[in-house]
Amino acid sequence: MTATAPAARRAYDAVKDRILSGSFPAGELLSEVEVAHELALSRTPVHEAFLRLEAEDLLRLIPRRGAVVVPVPPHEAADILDVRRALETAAARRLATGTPSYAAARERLAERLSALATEQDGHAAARDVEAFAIADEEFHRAIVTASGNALADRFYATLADRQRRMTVGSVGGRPEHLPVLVAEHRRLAALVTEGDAEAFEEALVSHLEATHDLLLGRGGGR
Amino acid sequence: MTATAPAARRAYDAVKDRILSGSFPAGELLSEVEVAHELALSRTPVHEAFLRLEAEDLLRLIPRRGAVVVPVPPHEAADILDVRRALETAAARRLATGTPSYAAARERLAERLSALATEQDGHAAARDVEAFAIADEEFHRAIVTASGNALADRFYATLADRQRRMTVGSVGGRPEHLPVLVAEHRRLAALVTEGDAEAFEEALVSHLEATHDLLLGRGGGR
DNA sequence: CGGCCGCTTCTTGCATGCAAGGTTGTATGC
DNA sequence: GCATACAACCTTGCATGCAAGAAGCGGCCG
Repeated sequence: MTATAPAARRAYDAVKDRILSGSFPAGELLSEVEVAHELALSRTPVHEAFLRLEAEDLLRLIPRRGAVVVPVPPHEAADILDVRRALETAAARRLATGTPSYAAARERLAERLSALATEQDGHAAARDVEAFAIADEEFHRAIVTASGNALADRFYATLADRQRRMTVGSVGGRPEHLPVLVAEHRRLAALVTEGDAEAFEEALVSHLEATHDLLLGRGGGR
Repeated sequence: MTATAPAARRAYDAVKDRILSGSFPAGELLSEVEVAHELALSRTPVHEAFLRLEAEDLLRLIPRRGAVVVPVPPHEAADILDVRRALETAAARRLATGTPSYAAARERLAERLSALATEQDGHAAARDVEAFAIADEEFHRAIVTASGNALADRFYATLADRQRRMTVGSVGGRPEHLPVLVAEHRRLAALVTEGDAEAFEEALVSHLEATHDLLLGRGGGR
Protein backbone atom coordinates (compact mmCIF):
# COMPACT_ATOMS: atom_id res chain seq x y z
CA MET A 1 0.00 0.00 0.00
CA THR A 2 2.51 2.55 1.13
CA ALA A 3 4.42 3.32 -2.00
CA THR A 4 8.04 3.27 -0.92
CA ALA A 5 9.77 6.51 -1.69
CA PRO A 6 12.06 6.47 -4.71
CA ALA A 7 15.63 5.51 -3.94
CA ALA A 8 16.96 8.88 -5.05
CA ARG A 9 14.74 10.67 -2.62
CA ARG A 10 15.61 8.39 0.23
CA ALA A 11 19.27 8.97 -0.44
CA TYR A 12 18.75 12.72 -0.56
CA ASP A 13 16.74 12.83 2.63
CA ALA A 14 19.13 10.58 4.49
CA VAL A 15 22.28 12.41 3.52
CA LYS A 16 20.76 15.83 4.03
CA ASP A 17 19.53 14.89 7.43
CA ARG A 18 22.92 13.59 8.42
CA ILE A 19 24.53 16.80 7.30
CA LEU A 20 22.03 19.12 8.95
CA SER A 21 22.04 17.16 12.17
CA GLY A 22 25.79 17.16 12.28
CA SER A 23 26.04 13.39 12.03
CA PHE A 24 28.26 14.04 9.03
CA PRO A 25 30.61 16.61 10.52
CA ALA A 26 31.86 19.53 8.45
CA GLY A 27 34.95 18.70 6.49
CA GLU A 28 34.12 15.01 6.30
CA LEU A 29 35.02 13.39 3.00
CA LEU A 30 32.18 11.24 1.78
CA SER A 31 32.38 8.51 -0.80
CA GLU A 32 29.44 7.52 -2.95
CA VAL A 33 30.08 3.82 -2.64
CA GLU A 34 30.37 4.04 1.09
CA VAL A 35 27.11 5.92 1.56
CA ALA A 36 25.41 3.75 -1.03
CA HIS A 37 26.41 0.66 0.86
CA GLU A 38 25.19 2.08 4.13
CA LEU A 39 21.81 2.84 2.63
CA ALA A 40 21.66 -0.42 0.71
CA LEU A 41 21.41 1.37 -2.61
CA SER A 42 23.47 1.59 -5.71
CA ARG A 43 25.75 4.52 -6.44
CA THR A 44 23.34 6.19 -8.83
CA PRO A 45 20.76 7.56 -6.41
CA VAL A 46 23.48 8.59 -4.00
CA HIS A 47 25.26 10.38 -6.80
CA GLU A 48 22.06 12.26 -7.60
CA ALA A 49 21.60 13.16 -3.96
CA PHE A 50 25.12 14.55 -3.86
CA LEU A 51 24.39 16.69 -6.88
CA ARG A 52 21.33 18.21 -5.27
CA LEU A 53 23.15 18.84 -2.06
CA GLU A 54 25.93 20.53 -3.91
CA ALA A 55 23.36 22.82 -5.51
CA GLU A 56 22.25 23.73 -2.01
CA ASP A 57 25.80 24.40 -1.01
CA LEU A 58 25.81 21.76 1.65
CA LEU A 59 28.33 19.56 -0.14
CA ARG A 60 31.28 20.42 -2.28
CA LEU A 61 32.04 17.84 -4.94
CA ILE A 62 35.67 17.41 -5.77
CA PRO A 63 36.04 15.90 -9.23
CA ARG A 64 37.65 12.57 -8.62
CA ARG A 65 38.05 12.72 -4.92
CA GLY A 66 34.73 12.63 -3.23
CA ALA A 67 32.38 15.05 -1.56
CA VAL A 68 33.25 17.17 1.43
CA VAL A 69 30.68 18.51 3.83
CA VAL A 70 31.04 22.25 3.62
CA PRO A 71 31.55 23.85 7.00
CA VAL A 72 29.22 26.53 8.24
CA PRO A 73 30.81 29.77 7.08
CA PRO A 74 31.88 32.27 9.75
CA HIS A 75 29.01 34.75 9.72
CA GLU A 76 26.34 32.46 8.39
CA ALA A 77 24.17 33.14 11.41
CA ALA A 78 24.25 36.86 10.77
CA ASP A 79 23.72 36.30 7.05
CA ILE A 80 20.63 34.24 7.66
CA LEU A 81 19.22 36.80 10.02
CA ASP A 82 19.82 39.58 7.53
CA VAL A 83 18.07 37.76 4.74
CA ARG A 84 15.22 36.69 6.93
CA ARG A 85 14.66 40.26 7.98
CA ALA A 86 14.71 41.35 4.36
CA LEU A 87 12.32 38.68 3.14
CA GLU A 88 9.86 38.85 6.00
CA THR A 89 9.76 42.59 5.81
CA ALA A 90 9.15 42.43 2.10
CA ALA A 91 6.35 39.97 2.72
CA ALA A 92 4.76 42.22 5.30
CA ARG A 93 5.09 45.19 3.00
CA ARG A 94 3.36 43.36 0.21
CA LEU A 95 0.65 42.08 2.48
CA ALA A 96 0.02 45.65 3.58
CA THR A 97 -0.96 46.51 0.04
CA GLY A 98 -4.47 47.79 -0.43
CA THR A 99 -5.48 45.21 -3.01
CA PRO A 100 -8.50 43.21 -1.86
CA SER A 101 -6.80 39.87 -2.47
CA TYR A 102 -4.13 40.83 0.04
CA ALA A 103 -6.73 41.83 2.56
CA ALA A 104 -8.15 38.35 2.26
CA ALA A 105 -4.68 36.88 2.60
CA ARG A 106 -4.11 38.92 5.76
CA GLU A 107 -7.34 37.53 7.10
CA ARG A 108 -6.30 33.93 6.54
CA LEU A 109 -2.83 34.63 7.83
CA ALA A 110 -4.17 36.13 11.03
CA GLU A 111 -6.03 32.95 11.79
CA ARG A 112 -3.08 30.73 11.10
CA LEU A 113 -0.69 32.84 13.15
CA SER A 114 -3.10 32.88 16.01
CA ALA A 115 -3.35 29.11 15.94
CA LEU A 116 0.40 28.77 15.86
CA ALA A 117 0.82 31.15 18.76
CA THR A 118 -1.60 29.09 20.79
CA GLU A 119 0.34 25.98 19.94
CA GLN A 120 3.51 27.73 21.02
CA ASP A 121 1.96 28.53 24.36
CA GLY A 122 1.72 24.83 24.91
CA HIS A 123 5.31 24.13 23.92
CA ALA A 124 6.53 26.98 26.08
CA ALA A 125 4.60 25.71 29.05
CA ALA A 126 6.02 22.23 28.45
CA ARG A 127 9.52 23.67 28.18
CA ASP A 128 9.84 21.79 24.89
CA VAL A 129 12.46 23.84 23.07
CA GLU A 130 12.64 21.56 20.06
CA ALA A 131 8.91 21.57 19.37
CA PHE A 132 8.94 25.30 19.95
CA ALA A 133 11.67 25.79 17.37
CA ILE A 134 9.61 23.96 14.78
CA ALA A 135 6.48 26.00 15.51
CA ASP A 136 8.57 29.14 15.46
CA GLU A 137 9.83 28.29 12.01
CA GLU A 138 6.30 27.62 10.82
CA PHE A 139 5.16 30.94 12.19
CA HIS A 140 7.68 32.97 10.29
CA ARG A 141 7.38 30.95 7.16
CA ALA A 142 3.62 31.39 7.18
CA ILE A 143 4.11 35.11 6.82
CA VAL A 144 6.36 34.73 3.82
CA THR A 145 4.11 32.15 2.24
CA ALA A 146 1.06 34.35 2.70
CA SER A 147 2.65 37.11 0.67
CA GLY A 148 2.33 34.91 -2.39
CA ASN A 149 5.88 35.35 -3.60
CA ALA A 150 6.89 31.85 -4.65
CA LEU A 151 10.52 32.79 -5.17
CA ALA A 152 10.87 34.24 -1.72
CA ASP A 153 9.04 31.33 -0.21
CA ARG A 154 11.31 28.72 -1.72
CA PHE A 155 14.43 30.56 -0.73
CA TYR A 156 13.13 31.06 2.76
CA ALA A 157 12.79 27.30 3.11
CA THR A 158 16.47 26.77 2.39
CA LEU A 159 17.30 29.33 5.04
CA ALA A 160 15.30 27.35 7.55
CA ASP A 161 17.33 24.27 6.68
CA ARG A 162 20.57 26.05 7.31
CA GLN A 163 19.33 27.55 10.48
CA ARG A 164 18.44 24.12 11.73
CA ARG A 165 21.97 23.03 11.07
CA MET A 166 23.23 25.72 13.42
CA THR A 167 20.73 25.34 16.21
CA VAL A 168 21.23 21.63 16.74
CA GLY A 169 24.14 20.87 19.00
CA SER A 170 23.60 24.08 20.88
CA VAL A 171 20.17 23.30 22.24
CA GLY A 172 20.42 26.49 24.24
CA GLY A 173 18.63 26.31 27.53
CA ARG A 174 16.55 29.09 29.09
CA PRO A 175 13.16 27.68 28.10
CA GLU A 176 11.75 29.95 30.78
CA HIS A 177 12.05 32.79 28.30
CA LEU A 178 9.97 31.15 25.60
CA PRO A 179 6.75 32.92 26.62
CA VAL A 180 8.39 36.21 25.77
CA LEU A 181 8.90 35.00 22.22
CA VAL A 182 5.27 34.01 21.96
CA ALA A 183 4.23 37.45 23.10
CA GLU A 184 6.42 38.94 20.41
CA HIS A 185 4.85 36.62 17.89
CA ARG A 186 1.42 37.87 18.84
CA ARG A 187 2.57 41.41 18.41
CA LEU A 188 4.09 40.62 15.01
CA ALA A 189 0.89 38.89 14.00
CA ALA A 190 -1.13 41.94 14.99
CA LEU A 191 1.13 44.31 13.08
CA VAL A 192 1.18 42.32 9.87
CA THR A 193 -2.55 41.83 10.08
CA GLU A 194 -3.13 45.54 10.52
CA GLY A 195 -0.85 46.20 7.59
CA ASP A 196 1.69 48.23 9.50
CA ALA A 197 4.83 47.16 7.66
CA GLU A 198 7.08 49.70 9.29
CA ALA A 199 6.30 48.78 12.85
CA PHE A 200 6.49 45.16 11.80
CA GLU A 201 10.05 45.53 10.63
CA GLU A 202 11.07 47.27 13.79
CA ALA A 203 9.53 44.60 15.99
CA LEU A 204 10.92 41.87 13.79
CA VAL A 205 14.51 42.97 14.10
CA SER A 206 14.63 42.74 17.86
CA HIS A 207 12.57 39.59 17.84
CA LEU A 208 14.89 37.80 15.44
CA GLU A 209 17.86 38.63 17.55
CA ALA A 210 16.13 37.52 20.71
CA THR A 211 15.11 34.23 19.14
CA HIS A 212 18.51 33.70 17.72
CA ASP A 213 20.22 34.32 21.01
CA LEU A 214 17.80 32.17 22.87
CA LEU A 215 17.83 29.16 20.57
CA LEU A 216 21.58 29.35 20.34
CA GLY A 217 21.86 29.61 24.07
CA ARG A 218 23.58 32.93 24.16
CA GLY A 219 20.76 34.46 26.09
CA GLY A 220 22.98 36.31 28.48
CA GLY A 221 25.49 34.93 30.96
CA ARG A 222 24.98 31.37 32.08
CA MET B 1 44.92 22.36 -24.19
CA THR B 2 41.50 23.64 -23.36
CA ALA B 3 40.11 20.99 -21.12
CA THR B 4 36.69 20.20 -22.54
CA ALA B 5 33.97 20.80 -20.01
CA PRO B 6 32.46 17.73 -18.38
CA ALA B 7 29.50 16.28 -20.20
CA ALA B 8 27.14 16.92 -17.30
CA ARG B 9 28.01 20.58 -17.30
CA ARG B 10 27.61 20.91 -21.03
CA ALA B 11 24.20 19.31 -20.80
CA TYR B 12 23.19 21.60 -17.97
CA ASP B 13 24.37 24.73 -19.74
CA ALA B 14 22.81 23.78 -23.01
CA VAL B 15 19.41 22.90 -21.62
CA LYS B 16 19.30 25.85 -19.28
CA ASP B 17 20.18 28.21 -22.05
CA ARG B 18 17.48 26.79 -24.26
CA ILE B 19 14.94 27.22 -21.49
CA LEU B 20 15.96 30.74 -20.54
CA SER B 21 16.17 31.85 -24.14
CA GLY B 22 12.76 30.45 -24.87
CA SER B 23 14.09 27.96 -27.39
CA PHE B 24 12.36 25.35 -25.29
CA PRO B 25 8.96 26.97 -24.88
CA ALA B 26 7.04 26.70 -21.63
CA GLY B 27 4.95 23.59 -21.42
CA GLU B 28 7.20 21.63 -23.76
CA LEU B 29 7.64 18.00 -22.82
CA LEU B 30 11.29 17.04 -22.98
CA SER B 31 12.64 13.55 -23.23
CA GLU B 32 16.06 12.65 -21.93
CA VAL B 33 16.93 10.45 -24.87
CA GLU B 34 15.92 13.10 -27.32
CA VAL B 35 18.02 15.81 -25.72
CA ALA B 36 20.87 13.40 -25.19
CA HIS B 37 20.88 12.54 -28.85
CA GLU B 38 20.83 16.18 -29.88
CA LEU B 39 23.83 16.91 -27.70
CA ALA B 40 25.61 13.71 -28.67
CA LEU B 41 25.73 12.51 -25.07
CA SER B 42 24.34 9.63 -23.16
CA ARG B 43 21.26 9.90 -21.02
CA THR B 44 23.17 10.14 -17.77
CA PRO B 45 24.51 13.69 -17.98
CA VAL B 46 21.21 14.89 -19.39
CA HIS B 47 19.40 13.24 -16.53
CA GLU B 48 21.66 15.05 -14.09
CA ALA B 49 21.07 18.33 -15.84
CA PHE B 50 17.34 17.79 -15.56
CA LEU B 51 17.67 17.20 -11.85
CA ARG B 52 19.53 20.45 -11.33
CA LEU B 53 17.06 22.37 -13.40
CA GLU B 54 14.21 20.93 -11.43
CA ALA B 55 15.90 22.16 -8.25
CA GLU B 56 15.92 25.61 -9.81
CA ASP B 57 12.25 25.30 -10.63
CA LEU B 58 12.83 25.61 -14.33
CA LEU B 59 11.77 22.06 -15.10
CA ARG B 60 9.15 19.88 -13.57
CA LEU B 61 9.96 16.19 -13.71
CA ILE B 62 7.02 13.89 -14.09
CA PRO B 63 7.89 10.44 -12.81
CA ARG B 64 7.75 8.24 -15.85
CA ARG B 65 6.64 10.73 -18.40
CA GLY B 66 9.32 13.27 -19.03
CA ALA B 67 10.16 16.82 -18.05
CA VAL B 68 7.99 19.82 -18.75
CA VAL B 69 9.35 23.32 -18.98
CA VAL B 70 7.75 25.27 -16.17
CA PRO B 71 5.93 28.31 -17.49
CA VAL B 72 6.71 31.70 -16.06
CA PRO B 73 4.20 32.20 -13.26
CA PRO B 74 1.78 35.12 -13.49
CA HIS B 75 3.42 37.72 -11.26
CA GLU B 76 6.96 36.49 -11.49
CA ALA B 77 8.13 39.88 -12.70
CA ALA B 78 6.71 41.60 -9.64
CA ASP B 79 8.05 38.86 -7.39
CA ILE B 80 11.54 39.27 -8.73
CA LEU B 81 11.42 43.01 -8.30
CA ASP B 82 10.22 42.66 -4.74
CA VAL B 83 12.98 40.29 -3.78
CA ARG B 84 15.61 42.31 -5.56
CA ARG B 85 14.54 45.38 -3.66
CA ALA B 86 14.70 43.46 -0.43
CA LEU B 87 18.10 41.96 -1.05
CA GLU B 88 19.78 45.02 -2.47
CA THR B 89 18.45 47.15 0.32
CA ALA B 90 19.70 44.67 2.88
CA ALA B 91 23.09 44.75 1.19
CA ALA B 92 23.21 48.53 1.27
CA ARG B 93 22.15 48.53 4.89
CA ARG B 94 24.89 46.17 5.83
CA LEU B 95 27.46 48.04 3.83
CA ALA B 96 26.45 51.18 5.69
CA THR B 97 27.62 49.57 8.90
CA GLY B 98 30.35 51.36 10.75
CA THR B 99 32.72 48.41 10.86
CA PRO B 100 36.05 49.22 9.20
CA SER B 101 35.92 46.15 6.96
CA TYR B 102 32.71 47.44 5.46
CA ALA B 103 34.24 50.82 4.87
CA ALA B 104 36.93 49.11 2.87
CA ALA B 105 34.29 47.11 1.01
CA ARG B 106 32.44 50.32 0.17
CA GLU B 107 35.67 51.72 -1.17
CA ARG B 108 36.24 48.79 -3.50
CA LEU B 109 32.61 48.76 -4.49
CA ALA B 110 32.69 52.41 -5.41
CA GLU B 111 35.48 51.79 -7.86
CA ARG B 112 33.78 48.85 -9.45
CA LEU B 113 30.45 50.61 -9.78
CA SER B 114 32.15 53.59 -11.31
CA ALA B 115 33.86 51.41 -13.88
CA LEU B 116 30.60 49.69 -14.71
CA ALA B 117 28.79 52.99 -15.10
CA THR B 118 31.44 54.13 -17.53
CA GLU B 119 31.05 50.93 -19.48
CA GLN B 120 27.31 51.48 -19.54
CA ASP B 121 27.82 54.93 -21.00
CA GLY B 122 29.41 53.20 -23.96
CA HIS B 123 26.61 50.71 -24.40
CA ALA B 124 24.02 53.45 -24.07
CA ALA B 125 25.76 55.55 -26.71
CA ALA B 126 25.94 52.51 -28.98
CA ARG B 127 22.24 51.80 -28.37
CA ASP B 128 23.26 48.26 -27.49
CA VAL B 129 20.40 47.18 -25.26
CA GLU B 130 21.63 43.63 -24.82
CA ALA B 131 25.11 44.60 -23.69
CA PHE B 132 23.53 47.19 -21.45
CA ALA B 133 21.31 44.62 -19.82
CA ILE B 134 24.34 42.52 -18.96
CA ALA B 135 26.25 45.45 -17.49
CA ASP B 136 23.13 46.45 -15.61
CA GLU B 137 22.91 43.03 -14.05
CA GLU B 138 26.56 43.17 -13.08
CA PHE B 139 26.07 46.54 -11.48
CA HIS B 140 23.32 45.43 -9.18
CA ARG B 141 24.92 42.13 -8.41
CA ALA B 142 28.13 43.88 -7.45
CA ILE B 143 26.31 45.63 -4.65
CA VAL B 144 24.92 42.42 -3.27
CA THR B 145 28.26 40.67 -3.61
CA ALA B 146 30.07 43.47 -1.85
CA SER B 147 27.90 43.07 1.22
CA GLY B 148 29.58 39.73 1.82
CA ASN B 149 26.40 37.74 2.35
CA ALA B 150 27.04 34.54 0.45
CA LEU B 151 23.48 33.31 0.82
CA ALA B 152 22.00 36.46 -0.59
CA ASP B 153 24.54 36.53 -3.37
CA ARG B 154 23.76 33.03 -4.56
CA PHE B 155 20.07 33.58 -4.49
CA TYR B 156 20.41 36.85 -6.30
CA ALA B 157 22.15 35.03 -9.14
CA THR B 158 19.16 32.78 -9.68
CA LEU B 159 16.93 35.83 -9.82
CA ALA B 160 19.07 37.22 -12.59
CA ASP B 161 18.60 34.01 -14.53
CA ARG B 162 14.87 34.21 -14.25
CA GLN B 163 14.84 37.83 -15.15
CA ARG B 164 16.78 37.02 -18.28
CA ARG B 165 14.13 34.55 -19.21
CA MET B 166 11.54 37.30 -19.15
CA THR B 167 13.46 40.01 -20.88
CA VAL B 168 14.35 38.02 -23.97
CA GLY B 169 11.63 38.02 -26.51
CA SER B 170 10.57 41.47 -25.45
CA VAL B 171 13.77 43.25 -26.33
CA GLY B 172 11.94 46.45 -25.57
CA GLY B 173 13.08 49.37 -27.65
CA ARG B 174 13.62 52.91 -26.40
CA PRO B 175 17.40 52.70 -26.14
CA GLU B 176 17.33 56.49 -26.12
CA HIS B 177 16.38 56.30 -22.48
CA LEU B 178 19.36 54.23 -21.41
CA PRO B 179 21.40 57.25 -20.30
CA VAL B 180 18.78 57.97 -17.68
CA LEU B 181 19.39 54.56 -16.19
CA VAL B 182 23.11 55.19 -16.07
CA ALA B 183 22.51 58.45 -14.25
CA GLU B 184 20.39 56.58 -11.73
CA HIS B 185 23.16 54.04 -11.35
CA ARG B 186 25.61 56.78 -10.54
CA ARG B 187 23.25 58.10 -7.93
CA LEU B 188 22.78 54.67 -6.41
CA ALA B 189 26.52 54.19 -6.37
CA ALA B 190 26.98 57.47 -4.55
CA LEU B 191 24.35 56.64 -1.97
CA VAL B 192 25.63 53.20 -1.17
CA THR B 193 29.15 54.50 -1.02
CA GLU B 194 28.16 57.22 1.39
CA GLY B 195 26.34 54.67 3.48
CA ASP B 196 22.93 56.22 3.16
CA ALA B 197 20.84 53.09 3.12
CA GLU B 198 17.51 54.85 3.40
CA ALA B 199 17.97 57.12 0.44
CA PHE B 200 19.38 54.16 -1.44
CA GLU B 201 16.22 52.17 -0.97
CA GLU B 202 14.07 55.01 -2.11
CA ALA B 203 16.13 55.60 -5.22
CA LEU B 204 16.33 51.90 -5.88
CA VAL B 205 12.59 51.36 -5.94
CA SER B 206 11.94 53.83 -8.70
CA HIS B 207 15.04 52.75 -10.55
CA LEU B 208 14.04 49.10 -10.56
CA GLU B 209 10.67 49.93 -11.96
CA ALA B 210 12.13 52.16 -14.61
CA THR B 211 14.63 49.52 -15.67
CA HIS B 212 11.99 46.88 -15.66
CA ASP B 213 9.64 48.89 -17.79
CA LEU B 214 12.37 49.87 -20.17
CA LEU B 215 13.89 46.46 -20.70
CA LEU B 216 10.47 44.95 -21.07
CA GLY B 217 9.47 47.62 -23.48
CA ARG B 218 6.58 48.97 -21.52
CA GLY B 219 8.19 52.32 -21.25
CA GLY B 220 5.04 54.19 -22.12
CA GLY B 221 3.26 54.50 -25.44
CA ARG B 222 3.86 52.14 -28.34
C1' DC C 1 -22.16 2.64 -32.13
C1' DG C 2 -19.95 3.02 -27.58
C1' DG C 3 -17.17 1.41 -23.94
C1' DC C 4 -13.58 -1.47 -22.20
C1' DC C 5 -9.57 -4.38 -22.16
C1' DG C 6 -5.02 -5.56 -23.47
C1' DC C 7 -0.95 -4.76 -26.15
C1' DT C 8 2.58 -2.03 -27.83
C1' DT C 9 5.61 1.61 -27.21
C1' DC C 10 7.37 5.18 -24.95
C1' DT C 11 9.21 7.04 -20.82
C1' DT C 12 12.31 7.18 -16.77
C1' DG C 13 14.53 4.73 -12.29
C1' DC C 14 18.18 2.37 -10.98
C1' DA C 15 22.16 -1.00 -11.29
C1' DT C 16 26.35 -1.95 -13.12
C1' DG C 17 30.50 -1.88 -16.14
C1' DC C 18 34.43 0.42 -17.72
C1' DA C 19 37.85 3.74 -17.96
C1' DA C 20 40.24 8.00 -16.67
C1' DG C 21 42.17 10.79 -13.17
C1' DG C 22 44.03 11.60 -8.75
C1' DT C 23 46.38 10.28 -4.28
C1' DT C 24 49.21 7.76 -1.58
C1' DG C 25 52.74 4.79 -0.25
C1' DT C 26 56.90 2.50 -1.35
C1' DA C 27 61.14 1.54 -3.19
C1' DT C 28 65.12 3.12 -5.35
C1' DG C 29 68.79 6.15 -6.58
C1' DC C 30 71.62 9.75 -4.98
C1' DG D 1 68.45 10.79 4.95
C1' DC D 2 65.97 12.92 1.13
C1' DA D 3 63.84 13.37 -3.16
C1' DT D 4 61.81 11.28 -7.03
C1' DA D 5 59.49 8.02 -9.81
C1' DC D 6 56.40 4.25 -10.13
C1' DA D 7 52.72 1.36 -9.06
C1' DA D 8 48.60 0.07 -6.78
C1' DC D 9 44.38 1.70 -5.11
C1' DC D 10 40.53 4.56 -4.74
C1' DT D 11 37.63 7.86 -6.45
C1' DT D 12 34.09 9.55 -9.67
C1' DG D 13 32.29 10.40 -14.84
C1' DC D 14 29.73 8.49 -18.07
C1' DA D 15 27.60 4.70 -20.99
C1' DT D 16 24.58 1.15 -21.16
C1' DG D 17 21.34 -2.60 -19.75
C1' DC D 18 17.19 -3.93 -17.78
C1' DA D 19 12.80 -3.54 -15.86
C1' DA D 20 8.74 -1.07 -14.11
C1' DG D 21 5.20 2.16 -15.06
C1' DA D 22 2.26 5.21 -17.93
C1' DA D 23 -0.13 6.46 -22.17
C1' DG D 24 -2.24 5.69 -26.36
C1' DC D 25 -4.14 2.75 -29.82
C1' DG D 26 -6.55 -0.97 -31.69
C1' DG D 27 -9.73 -4.52 -31.53
C1' DC D 28 -13.40 -6.84 -29.42
C1' DC D 29 -17.60 -7.34 -27.07
C1' DG D 30 -21.95 -5.69 -25.60
